[in-house]
Amino acid sequence: MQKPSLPEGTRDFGPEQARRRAFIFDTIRSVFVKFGFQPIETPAMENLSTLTGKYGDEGDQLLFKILNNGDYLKAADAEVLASKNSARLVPQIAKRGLRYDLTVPFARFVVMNRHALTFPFKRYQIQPVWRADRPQKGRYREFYQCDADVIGSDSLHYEAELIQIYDEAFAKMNIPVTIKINNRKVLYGIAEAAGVADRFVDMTVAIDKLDKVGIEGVRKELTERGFAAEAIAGIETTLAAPSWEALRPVFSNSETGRKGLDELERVFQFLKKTRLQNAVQFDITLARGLTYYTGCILEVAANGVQMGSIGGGGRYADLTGVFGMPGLSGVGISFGADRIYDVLEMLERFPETLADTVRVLLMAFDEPTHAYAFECLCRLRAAGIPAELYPEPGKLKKQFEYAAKCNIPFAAIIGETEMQTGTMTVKDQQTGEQRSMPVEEWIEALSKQV
RNA sequence: GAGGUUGUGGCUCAGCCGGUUAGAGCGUCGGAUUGUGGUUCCGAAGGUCGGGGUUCGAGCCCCUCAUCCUCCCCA
Repeated sequence: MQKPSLPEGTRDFGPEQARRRAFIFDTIRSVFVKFGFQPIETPAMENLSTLTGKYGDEGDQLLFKILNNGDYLKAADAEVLASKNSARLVPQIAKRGLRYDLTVPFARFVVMNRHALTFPFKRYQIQPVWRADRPQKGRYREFYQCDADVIGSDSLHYEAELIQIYDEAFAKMNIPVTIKINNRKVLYGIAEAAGVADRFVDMTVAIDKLDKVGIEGVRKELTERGFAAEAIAGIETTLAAPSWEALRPVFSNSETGRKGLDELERVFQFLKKTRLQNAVQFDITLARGLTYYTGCILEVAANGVQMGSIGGGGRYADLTGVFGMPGLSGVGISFGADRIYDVLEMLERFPETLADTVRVLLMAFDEPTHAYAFECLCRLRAAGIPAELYPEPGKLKKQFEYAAKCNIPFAAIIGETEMQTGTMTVKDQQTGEQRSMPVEEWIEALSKQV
């Protein structure tokens, strides 16, 4: 016999957890639907060629590869095999991989289905993704993303809409959050203003850590990455700007930077037309790892909780370009359902109403009454009352214990007398109250309570 | 990829400087006049301690594997 176990970074979900997760998914989905997004689903696995090169070198490392079927080593090049070079061997023995996020599969979907889609196309997708990351708190190897993206329009009102979605969904889930916004063009402007436009990516990686390591840490990191002292000084003064409006003069020589500011301004203009329940905050240090973002970038942090971001997204000018469909702009967001779960648990904000659903447990004494009880069971269910019949007739003690453990609020005793009179004796497990009535009347009484 | 933590009955854990038959709580099962629970009482079953090694002898030492956590990066 072997001891069962789970792969690192994966989890089972019991009934209570599964219900709570369903609550999260349902809440997010309802907001997506309200904002006009349509559901799609894509396969868990994609061709490796679809996935590789989309997430940077680190991302490629974190892809789960699926070994080819059959005698896959036979098909591999002997020389590559002998070289023991994994990077070279992988494409020869694995042609598929598990999806790393939902955005790239979505881009693939759009390209393949362009004939059937009407643009702008708004889709949502709630499915698991896999990353071969080292697991730790709030980080799993299998987790769900809940994505909403609009593709085929560069209107900034969608950015505002997506922020509204974040705001509304987290309000519904009772999690106070801060929605952070920045713009990749602003980051580029910083680099341009400091004369290090060619080192743009390195720079953003460094300043992304500002809130974590402080300005000293950023300075150190930039130095280590080989930035000149005057460039670092330039970056620092820009970061110190009190507001995004204050960046205008700094970006006098950066058209891209000014464009970024214009975009932010537009988004805030839209947002002024609505009332939000959470704060939207410009955060110049917000960078986000994914290389394909080109415009606004968003990230959501739960207030007062030690937890990485519980949502993120942004604008990508040309995501479908790599798949042969250039010029299609998209913007999207993602909810990290698993982290949201952890936050809700830490904050104890799950609704109490997510209880077990079975309302009545029927109990019988012997075969004849069990058969009659089954008939009653069917009638209850037909009336829409979630009911359950204890499988073995006999001792009530056992049956009552079962009802108590399963949190079933009503226990219906069905014996000789009940069978002959067409009644049920129902006990309210909470109050201990118990009385007999015809089955029909119980059905009526119990349906009202739901 | 680097560092740390933990690994004992179904679950949560205890186990002093290595030394005779490894403990507890919860849970499970049975019982306290067989049409009544969640309270109580009594009793029982169930581990050879992740795997391998060192040692006269190991749950406590070494190795290995797994887990979780931290860094990197990210949801």
